[in-house]
Amino acid sequence: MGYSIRQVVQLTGIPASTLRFYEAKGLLAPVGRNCNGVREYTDADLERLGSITCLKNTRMPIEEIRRFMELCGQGDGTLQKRREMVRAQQAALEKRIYELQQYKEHIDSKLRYYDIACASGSEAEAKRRYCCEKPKVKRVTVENKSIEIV
Amino acid sequence: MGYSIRQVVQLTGIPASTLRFYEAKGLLAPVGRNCNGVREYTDADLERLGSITCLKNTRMPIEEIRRFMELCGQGDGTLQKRREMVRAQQAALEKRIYELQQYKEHIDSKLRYYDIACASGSEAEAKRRYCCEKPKVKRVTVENKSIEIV
DNA sequence: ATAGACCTTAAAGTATGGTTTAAGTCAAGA
DNA sequence: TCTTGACTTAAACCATACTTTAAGGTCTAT
Repeated sequence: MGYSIRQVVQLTGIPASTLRFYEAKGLLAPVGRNCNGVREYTDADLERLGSITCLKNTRMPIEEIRRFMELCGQGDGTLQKRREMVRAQQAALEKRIYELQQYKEHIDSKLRYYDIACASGSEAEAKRRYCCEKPKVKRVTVENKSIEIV
Repeated sequence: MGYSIRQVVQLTGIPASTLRFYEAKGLLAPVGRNCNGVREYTDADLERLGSITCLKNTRMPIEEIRRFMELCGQGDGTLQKRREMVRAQQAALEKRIYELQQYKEHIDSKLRYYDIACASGSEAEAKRRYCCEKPKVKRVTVENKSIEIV
């Protein structure tokens, strides 16, 4: 008999409005309806939702998820393409994690600055002892473009 | 004489439209104008922009950056509050990095799945040998709320 | 048979973080 | 003097990812 939208909400934690939205946007292939037009999700639909959630968690835009899921519906002929997309997504995620780690160093340094400022009671004093706002990258202008020198 | 908006764009890489937007939103205190109403940024403004960029990079919402910068303008009396905000932001960023690392494991596993699928030429075969879509967290309903059991 | 719960759709609304446009001011160079 | 380029403002617009609303259909219990 399949799962009602209520059950899928319970199972996945995804709001009903979002489930309908994903279907409307083509992320999820059209879900079967019973004689009253009510959705009945299958196990395959739940599996697809798992894929969507995974890709969404790794910050893949909805339109790209849609393309991926479309390929999924086209059978084994699209396996190479799908692997390439997953590989690209993995790389993008690694890049993002690395970026955030760099930014974390900056905010760590900002916190040390505020530790000193709070301890001495004066920001001016902290500035003398610890300038955390010095830019980490330099910018120069080459051929009318501003580029970063890391 | 201060820096023109052009120069600040060159120095920071932030588009002029965004600089104006930040000022309008109160992230940046009102920038001085010359007799013709043209912006003249000071070194202090550049420093503030450094802070804004740092907080923005760590995913602090604009409204919260505004509050932080407002505290910055109120002198040493707000140092403790500001330190608390930076500490909270640091914690939020750590949490986000950890989340992304978890998601990365999921996508790594998805890639291994596609490696097998591509090698065998069949997704059905990969599914038999490697089901990467099994949910990593279970959900149960407690008091009408769906919660995760990690 | 009527209320209430739960489902449907399409369309409009929301939040975030900007960007673009329109209309105008001003200074400098041809 | 006129044009060009850089600046100003306010307001409109955009993209992303949903959420909410309005209007209506259907099942179930009283």
